[in-house]
Amino acid sequence: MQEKYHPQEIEQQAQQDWQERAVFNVSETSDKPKYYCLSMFPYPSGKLHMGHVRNYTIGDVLSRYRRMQGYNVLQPMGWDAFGLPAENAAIQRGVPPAKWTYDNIAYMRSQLQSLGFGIDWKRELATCEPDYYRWNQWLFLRMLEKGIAYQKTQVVNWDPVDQTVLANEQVIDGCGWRTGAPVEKREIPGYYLAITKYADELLTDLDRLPGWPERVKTMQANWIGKSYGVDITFPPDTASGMPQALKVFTTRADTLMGATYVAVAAEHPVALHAAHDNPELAAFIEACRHGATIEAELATQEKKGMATGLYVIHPLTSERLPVWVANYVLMSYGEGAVMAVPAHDERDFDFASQYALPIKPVIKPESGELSIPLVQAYTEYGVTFDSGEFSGLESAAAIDAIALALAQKGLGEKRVRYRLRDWGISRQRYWGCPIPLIHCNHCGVVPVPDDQLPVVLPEDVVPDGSGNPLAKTPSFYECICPRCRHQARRETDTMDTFVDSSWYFIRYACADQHASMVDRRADYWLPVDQYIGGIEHAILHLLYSRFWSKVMRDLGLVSFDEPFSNLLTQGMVLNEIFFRKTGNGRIQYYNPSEVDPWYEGEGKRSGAILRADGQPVESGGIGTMSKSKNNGVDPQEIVEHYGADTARLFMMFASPPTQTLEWSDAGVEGAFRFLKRLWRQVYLHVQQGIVASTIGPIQHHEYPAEWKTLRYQLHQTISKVTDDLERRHTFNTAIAAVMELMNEMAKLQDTDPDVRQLIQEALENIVLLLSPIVPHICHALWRELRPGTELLDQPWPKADSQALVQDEIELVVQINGKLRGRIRVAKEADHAAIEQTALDHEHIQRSIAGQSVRRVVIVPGKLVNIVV
RNA sequence: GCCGGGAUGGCGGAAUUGGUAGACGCACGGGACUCAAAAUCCCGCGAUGGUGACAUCAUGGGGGUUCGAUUCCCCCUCCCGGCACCA
Repeated sequence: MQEKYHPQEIEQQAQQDWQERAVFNVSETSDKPKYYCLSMFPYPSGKLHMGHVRNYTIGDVLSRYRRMQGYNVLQPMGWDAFGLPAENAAIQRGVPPAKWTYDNIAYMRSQLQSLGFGIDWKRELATCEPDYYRWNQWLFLRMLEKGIAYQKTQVVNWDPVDQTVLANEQVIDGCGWRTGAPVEKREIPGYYLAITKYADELLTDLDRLPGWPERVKTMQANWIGKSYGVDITFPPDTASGMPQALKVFTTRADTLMGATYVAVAAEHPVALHAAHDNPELAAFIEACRHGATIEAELATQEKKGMATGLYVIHPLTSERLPVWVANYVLMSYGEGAVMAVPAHDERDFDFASQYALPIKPVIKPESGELSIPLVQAYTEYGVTFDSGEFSGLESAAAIDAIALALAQKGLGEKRVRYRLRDWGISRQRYWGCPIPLIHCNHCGVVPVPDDQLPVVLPEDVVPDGSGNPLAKTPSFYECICPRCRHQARRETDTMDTFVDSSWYFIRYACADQHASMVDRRADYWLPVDQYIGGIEHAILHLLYSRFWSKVMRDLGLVSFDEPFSNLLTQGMVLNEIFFRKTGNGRIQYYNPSEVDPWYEGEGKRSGAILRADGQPVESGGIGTMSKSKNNGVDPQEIVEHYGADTARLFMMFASPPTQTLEWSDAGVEGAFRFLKRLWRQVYLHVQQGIVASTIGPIQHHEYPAEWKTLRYQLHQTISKVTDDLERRHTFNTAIAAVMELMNEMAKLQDTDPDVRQLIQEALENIVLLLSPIVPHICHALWRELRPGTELLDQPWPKADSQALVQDEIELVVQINGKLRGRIRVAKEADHAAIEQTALDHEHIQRSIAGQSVRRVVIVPGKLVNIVV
């Protein structure tokens, strides 16, 4: 055994050994229980970042742990390979997206391998491979047959100069990222998936996911947004020129008697009708067209509106109500129109105040009165007043009564609505999965027949940023109609990349199946037992995957209905930001690796200086690692300098997986130091000669007390680490427990054969306990401790219950809840004996002298509290 | 604005069911080894007072429940994340 720890050598050796034995390639024929551990697959952006390393280390720790526990563990990996960055790279460097993507995959695969993740590489897939995306196309056609996929028009960001559709992230301050031209909203046809048909199931099934974090479930429930309300029809006042009735949805039908106007979205047909002979209104609607498309931006904009001059009739009072166009009404929710009740809705209140519209209160608190005039909307439920025959009712009763009255007049009915909208999957982009449709002048839209799938995306195209390259590639779009055999045009839109990621985890089960999308192996491996990924995917990706699984279930392709049984959302990786303001007011960022801390006084950091010039830099606090702030750390450099084990150990030790992780070079050094210490302890032991460990029944009554204590601590640590890995997923405390044990063990310097047995037992167990986290060093150390055997064949250690038996236990003695001493008592001592021992304690005697003991609380096994 | 999560030493964090606040690591200080440095090892390390044994204070702020509160309840401040003007 070498005296020094050489990570590069042992890591290369370990990885080679694993590869030769192919231990991570798994099949469905095992008689062990299956365990599917999945990490979110990466986008092949170029190289791994620390977030990936954290994600995949968590997955690998759990996989290796379960493997040792006797499970048949699948840990696959693949590539979310379609997407906009590949096109951007192409535009900037003239490289075809396919080449850029495949080069990145090759490099990142080698990085993953150098980190020692136990992945079944036989199942690797990339979503840009025809063998994968043909099944996107195939399932899309099945959805089309079932009516789950359909066509309608959608609003997009349109760059008028490049004649191209822009993604939200390509819109900067309302202008196109390349051209700087103001972006317009434009309606173009696109394909949708009817996820709303599954809204109720997606909502109720959240209750069947106890292994998901509550906050993710809450976010999904809010996103689906089920609400109970009433659809109300406001008949037109034809005398005013109003062409049609207006239908609105409200959850607060109890406030109907307080409605003072009706507001419609700018895109609403009534608004467009009114704008015909009203240039001012037309201009306002046009202005809204250039407004925000992202709802978050819509949310913060100032409320604006304009009267249409049209009127509707209140369905119960027959009063005339004006119709306004307002920018706070969304065409995409409900009917694109709302009844406005300024007294009881904040938005309506703001709007009415601004345009001097009447405010009519009709709800008051159950006890007390409203102070009129209102200074803000009263939005609580309460009791109706000034509401004619509906006065004096509680809100719930008023909703029922008003709904009934409306129903009798044929002007309303109760209705359940969802906030969730159908999923638009059409993208006017090149680097994505082609939508398998053909447009024929004679037959209309014709699906590509199954035997002509896949519609292959040409891989040699270099986009230039204007328009969709596929629409400029005749060899792609020219085709023959499969029905009438006439010349036809292929659809050039591609699918949203969220389609690709909605089922990749099912394909891993049978990635070599060429005859069908999935086969029976999917039902062996799925659902995923543990899914690990970033919180940023809490809504879209996870919701789409749940939807897709349910569609596949309904098509008889799989038999599960929820794809992910347990979900772990890992926190982000942060690092400190350093900068200087340069002369012209610009900010120059410096990478933390170029900066040294500067101390004033003992251990208190007072600043930082740039190593290059010795001058101070400012700290911009802690933020996510990003290119723009120049505070990233390249995992590759860490692996090359310290080895993969150090990188893995630091990431698992610095904070629990669900919390944010602050990068620290000193912390990495500390992790490296620990591994060196571990190596040295094993080395020193092995130098004296290995011995049989004390595993099995031992005569621990004859041990000296300190040995017994160590063995007790060892087996306590085994229990704790097991619980931390399996139930709590707190790898940081698991590592801390092992460190503590090592610190204790280092104090035992004895050549007695018995204690050498004990040390052997401890070292073997420490190596086993740490092996999921730092597998390479443990692989090497195990061979030294047990020559001729392999760590990979060892089961997870079990605590010896005998070692955990203690004759005496320590109790804490408190006076009025404050720690005042410790006593040792026999394990089976009764309350009276414990109380007496505590009161006899010298220090306690002194502390309570002159005071009367009022009460003694004894918590068995823990403490004694004396109340004086 | 709404929803969710937080706030513990110089720093990251620990305290799992209401029971020893600060485990473990980092930083820092002191010492050993060394011609010297690095590496390594040992010791110390919340604040205040005290030579010391100890005592008092301390988990963002204020109140409450309890023998006992970082943990539970109420109010407030600040920070982070998400979002939906959702009718």
